[in-house]
Amino acid sequence: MSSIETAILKAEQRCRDHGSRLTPRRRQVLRALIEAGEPISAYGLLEVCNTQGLDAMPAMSMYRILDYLVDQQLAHRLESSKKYVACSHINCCTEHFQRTHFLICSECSQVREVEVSEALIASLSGLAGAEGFHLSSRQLEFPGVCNECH
Amino acid sequence: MSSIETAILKAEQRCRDHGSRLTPRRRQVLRALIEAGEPISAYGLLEVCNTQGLDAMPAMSMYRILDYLVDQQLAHRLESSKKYVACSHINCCTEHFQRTHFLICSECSQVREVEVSEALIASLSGLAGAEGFHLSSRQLEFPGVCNECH
DNA sequence: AATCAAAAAGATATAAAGTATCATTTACGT
DNA sequence: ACGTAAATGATACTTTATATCTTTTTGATT
Repeated sequence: MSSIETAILKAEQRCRDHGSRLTPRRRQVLRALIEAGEPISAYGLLEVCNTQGLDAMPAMSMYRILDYLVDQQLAHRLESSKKYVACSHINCCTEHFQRTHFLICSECSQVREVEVSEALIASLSGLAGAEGFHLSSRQLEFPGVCNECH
Repeated sequence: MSSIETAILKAEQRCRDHGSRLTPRRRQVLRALIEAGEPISAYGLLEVCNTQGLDAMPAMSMYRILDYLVDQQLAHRLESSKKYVACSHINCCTEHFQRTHFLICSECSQVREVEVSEALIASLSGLAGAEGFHLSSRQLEFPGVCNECH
């Protein structure tokens, strides 16, 4: 089975586990997002979906569905570019990490979803603490340049 | 002299040093930004400025001026909230740090501009390197909660 | 001082991203 | 089959941002 089909099945399972459903519309959006293979805007995704035979979807629905997918951690929203990516762990984990961090290539927009060590998080928390803050960030985005583009 | 006047003078100096000028419009915007004392959107700032006697300014000018102030590091743009803040170091340094990082309280929107240690940056760079990326981020934003709100 | 080029600001229109609100349809338990 | 809640559709609008062209201001040079 293609990895995309596996991902969809896993996603369905995760939704069920959370007491909700991966409806046809949500599936359509998730599939399009995975197929995009790179960050894509809500309206970009809308364009893709609306040339796929099914009835055209209003922007509102796209945003709702993206919110849902992000809630389920099947997708992530990149703050810095206002775009969305499929979670790169749909296939490999039942549950997502608590924290999600991204390295984003400013040349080719390639994105790598990475885990950040506890030690590093502790350093950041320490820094914040010294300034009178409690860190709550569960998603950090680091702009950079990937090796291929460097 | 009030600290705001000092800041304006320092800002003028910095602009001159960079071969440009803190024009009346730019000064008006910078002053309003400092007086705001918290992150404020471009249109919010426009509203403030446009109730100050001078001719009303079009949105385009506001964005141009904010771009200029950010270039001069007299102001910063917070990606996560699409708002702008006056640089908290206008008064204390001739030149700005290379890196700018923010702790942002998600309760009261208070913002603290902080320095991040070289060691911590090195850890992050190491992490990125292991994933085939060269970090280029000169501005990171950490959501959190400040002590007062906690 | 008059002239000219470059920088800054103004004016206008429009794009892009996101949300509020209400109506309709679908899914699912009883 | 019926009723309720979840999901989707439709419509309008707000907020954020940019493209483009014109006019004004500034400063340098004659």
